[in-house]
Amino acid sequence: MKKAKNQKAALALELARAQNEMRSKMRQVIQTKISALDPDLSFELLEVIGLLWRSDGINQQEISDRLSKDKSSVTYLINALVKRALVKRIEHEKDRRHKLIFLTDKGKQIRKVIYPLVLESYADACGDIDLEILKQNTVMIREMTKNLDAFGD
Amino acid sequence: MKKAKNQKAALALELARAQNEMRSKMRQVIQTKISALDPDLSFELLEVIGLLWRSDGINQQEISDRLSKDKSSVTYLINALVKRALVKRIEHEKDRRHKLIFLTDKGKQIRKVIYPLVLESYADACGDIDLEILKQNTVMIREMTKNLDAFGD
DNA sequence: GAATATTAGTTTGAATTCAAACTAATATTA
DNA sequence: TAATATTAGTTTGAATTCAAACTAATATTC
Repeated sequence: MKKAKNQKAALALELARAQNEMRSKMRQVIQTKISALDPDLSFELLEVIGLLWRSDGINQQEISDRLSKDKSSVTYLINALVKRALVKRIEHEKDRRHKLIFLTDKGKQIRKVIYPLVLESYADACGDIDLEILKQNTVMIREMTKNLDAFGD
Repeated sequence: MKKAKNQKAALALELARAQNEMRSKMRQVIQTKISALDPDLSFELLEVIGLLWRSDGINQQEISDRLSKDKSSVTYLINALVKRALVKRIEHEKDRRHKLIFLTDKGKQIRKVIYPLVLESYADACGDIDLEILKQNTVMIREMTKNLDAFGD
């Protein structure tokens, strides 16, 4: 019993390393592409922008949750985006604790140029991998995260 | 054709987010466990130590490659480990460019206490996920990384 | 063998992450 | 309603990451 469990855990450790490798490579590829277009736009800033393209007007806490970034990191990144005039911070009318983050026109417009590059990079990574395998894998990763919640917290 | 490709890419983007989430949670769980034992040992330092447990005496470049960390990050982390007397830096006799990194006795000994905790965390994450699925996914991630090499560089 | 290129590691400064303590606003409870 | 707890966001300082320029050592080429 114990042996099998440890074998699986050791394999999961390798999976984690493989994920790090993929993330590192992916970051590098995307960063290179966008730097050519806009030298002032980092991969991390793009992560936030990319989320807002899908969900404009959410608050910082939700950005923090959905990008798995510490909320102080989000404060830092939003400040940087505000400085670049890519987003605006707007207090929630009813609950003034919430700061809603909205894309500016500029923030919306760069989507046309940037998003295709990001998508292209991920398409390259996918190669001819089967769509179902990809889905299955995503489900598995999410399940592993959920399993940790059951213990960790 | 284009549609299908984009659909897969978008899914890969979700996979990447799921991986971030898992890494973040994993980091948090493991950091909490080891902080209780040794408040002076970070997750990142442990990543290096953990590699050395398997491959003692490799040089910094190899550590950099295998952990997907920038070599300047490795310099920083090794310095921190040397300060804590967990590893030693030894110049390669034949090629003095290489600095070989060796665990000290202390570095070896903490394995008994720490490694089980790490393994346990990954075992928790695995839950009752099928071993074959786990293997298959690791292979897939590595393939995605390799696909990027074909383009990115 | 000298000139050149490549490789491993360091240094530097800026960017990002992290945890902990903090402030302000709202929700809950007595 | 007053006291307390919870929530969202900020601030702080330290840790880590990153890219670029740099040094030293070795390999390659002429």
